[in-house]
Amino acid sequence: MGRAPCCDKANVKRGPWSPEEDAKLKSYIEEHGTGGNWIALPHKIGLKRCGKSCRLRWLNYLRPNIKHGSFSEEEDHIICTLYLSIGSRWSIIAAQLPGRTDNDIKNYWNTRLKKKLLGKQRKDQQSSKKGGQVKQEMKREVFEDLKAPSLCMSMNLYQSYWPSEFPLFLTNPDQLHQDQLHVKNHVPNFNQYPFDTTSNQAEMFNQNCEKPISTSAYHPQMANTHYYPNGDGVNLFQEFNNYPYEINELDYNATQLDQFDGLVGGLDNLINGSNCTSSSAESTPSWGDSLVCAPPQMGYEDCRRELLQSCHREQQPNRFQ
DNA sequence: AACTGGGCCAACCGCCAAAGG
DNA sequence: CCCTTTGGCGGTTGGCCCAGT
Repeated sequence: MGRAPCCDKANVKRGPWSPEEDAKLKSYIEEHGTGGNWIALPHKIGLKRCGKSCRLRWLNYLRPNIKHGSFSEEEDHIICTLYLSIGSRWSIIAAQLPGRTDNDIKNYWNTRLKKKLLGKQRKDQQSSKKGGQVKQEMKREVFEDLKAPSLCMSMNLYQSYWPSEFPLFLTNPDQLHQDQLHVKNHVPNFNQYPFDTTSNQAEMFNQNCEKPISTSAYHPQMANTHYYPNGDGVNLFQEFNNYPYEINELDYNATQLDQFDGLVGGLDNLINGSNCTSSSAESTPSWGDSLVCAPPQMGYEDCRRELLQSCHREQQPNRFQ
């Protein structure tokens, strides 16, 4: 037996909201609040709507300070940057854009921004030369393009989540348990930090490194993000250093769009990125080709060294210096 | 004028985790 | 500890609008 529906679907109105319904809901919430129970709310005010529908209507349309209308270039940058960093975590992205709802951002991304971004990449690709050297050039260009100001914003976001006293480099797995205890014991509101060591990325990391990484800490709200507690973290800067290679190879093509969506895979790219090649013999892949990644060659120490070198190589914000 | 296809977006669906009994 | 209810989220859908034919 499946779970009971949240409301009696035969007796609730569906579809677009009327101005009268909007007015009822808005005035009630403004006066009384939601009362902590969305399911009961429509009955209180005589609306034949599902509580979930009321909640959605309020959050996405009626609540104060909602921004409607076109997105600015700055907002575009933030969305692109965060999407590449954390994927389709629309609520988190929305939290960085005051007045925008997750639904708005999701719609905007799916209908316009994705095409806009991929269109840009396509243009870049067409105007570029061939050869592996060119890939690096393209990678650098996109990286530079994203770096300012959007990447700085990402770093700010990242830093806002992460306690400054803890380094973001990989730590020796042998010490992880102690590190975790240390972090948990000393960081106020530890559970609010966005990391997830039970994600696929963590599993992949474990497979690709010689020693397993502890997966005890978990924050459900941030599942599948690329942050790890106790120092086994991957900074956004590092991830960007690995993404643009694939970004430049995207085009208007359903398969490629899917691949683009898969770009947020993170750690596998972190470890395998430099080993990825096109399946075709030419150095410039075409759209029939699949990307083939060589088996991971790096062990734990290699991973760590690579991260440390990369972090020091790049001009990173103060906390990494 | 009628039809059609695509873009856009509000709303719905279903899943998951937290909360509470 | 289990079960139910609720909130929250991301994915998907359906319908409106408009440009093109």
